[in-house]
Amino acid sequence: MVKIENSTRTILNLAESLLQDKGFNGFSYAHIASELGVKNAAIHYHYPTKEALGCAVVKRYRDRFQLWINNSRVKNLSPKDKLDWFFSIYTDMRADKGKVCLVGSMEAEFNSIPETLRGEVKALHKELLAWLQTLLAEGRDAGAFKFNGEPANKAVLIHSSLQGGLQMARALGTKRFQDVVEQIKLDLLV
Amino acid sequence: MVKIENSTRTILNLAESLLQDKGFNGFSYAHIASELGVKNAAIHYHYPTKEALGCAVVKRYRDRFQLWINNSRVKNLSPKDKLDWFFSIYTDMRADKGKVCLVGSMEAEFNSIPETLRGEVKALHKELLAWLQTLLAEGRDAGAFKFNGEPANKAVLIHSSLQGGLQMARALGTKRFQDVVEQIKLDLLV
DNA sequence: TTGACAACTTACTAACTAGTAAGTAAAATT
DNA sequence: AATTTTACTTACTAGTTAGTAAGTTGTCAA
Repeated sequence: MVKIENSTRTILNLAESLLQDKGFNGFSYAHIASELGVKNAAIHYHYPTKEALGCAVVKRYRDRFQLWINNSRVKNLSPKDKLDWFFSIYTDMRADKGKVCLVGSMEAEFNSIPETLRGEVKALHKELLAWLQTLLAEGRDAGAFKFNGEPANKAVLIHSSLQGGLQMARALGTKRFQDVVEQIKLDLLV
Repeated sequence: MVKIENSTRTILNLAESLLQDKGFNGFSYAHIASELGVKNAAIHYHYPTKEALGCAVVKRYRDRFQLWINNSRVKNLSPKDKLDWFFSIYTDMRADKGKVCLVGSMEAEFNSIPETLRGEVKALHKELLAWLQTLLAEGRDAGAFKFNGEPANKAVLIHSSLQGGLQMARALGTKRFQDVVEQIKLDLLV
């Protein structure tokens, strides 16, 4: 029964964590409520439906990513360091108790989640790929990266391998995810 | 109310399809029963628990894969054709209505599925990687593939990208999955 | 001091969940 | 022909799910 400063943020934090941990169909309002020491209805007061809650989580993630990539600390990095920064997002999910990419979690259940949530996931995935594609194109032009073919195709390959790699890490251990990251670098860096 | 020849096989087919479509937490005994025109309890007769049903689906998948790779039609293929055969497994899942890799589906929900099922998924994933790793090593020795580093690491990269790529295809379309496959080839073939 | 509003709780519903126990009818075995 | 087994059905339980309606309490502004 702790008094919570900003309830909606706390709810979103927990919902995001549960989404990455158990998937959209694997968590309930009761999980969030009991963890916060409140009743189910309190969660419904802030987010009337599970669909709305899921959308809010993904929307916040999208906003956060836009803030990050527009921050000068990231913007001024070299292509190689930008790539390492991007990898660190995924590595940190693993370090902190086996979490998985939000996009991957919800695309795996894509055909059993609400329509509007699918839209949010789609938008987030496009934004991640757009940034990665630009990085790859600029990095190759700058002589930091080497690869054949279109930056767009190299981008979907790298993102898919990170997404799948996080899932693999759950079954086969974090070391295997690090192997994926190392191999991506081995294939990309000059 | 059609008389079904081999009920357990039909149940496994449907369960596999639902697993790949909606995830373990996204389907129920009622879905299977109504689709087959029988009652819930009929499914429980064949597979007493959902855990047992899930394990049976993965076990069958594992057996099928072993049969495939030990079949001389696959065994006698060139490294490049073996790779294309492996890709075709994943491509066919997409062609047939947006399915996703069994491994990916269940690893995304890994922390909300039963313990024994996690074991089956782990075993299947290891078997897929072992075969792919051997293919990569042999292909490089034969001069058909080129890549830096360990075959084991290239194997986890490729499998992760296929797994993530199938999920991406749900949100962003099949064309993007084909792009992943093309990029893998571009990075691998001599 | 009053009144509005935010942030809840209590108490509920209808639907769905996996799972069970007991009964039945037809087919296979003896 | 009698018995057993297979493959169910009917009928149920206990628990969980998202979601709602109405009441309560504390804070803050007029």
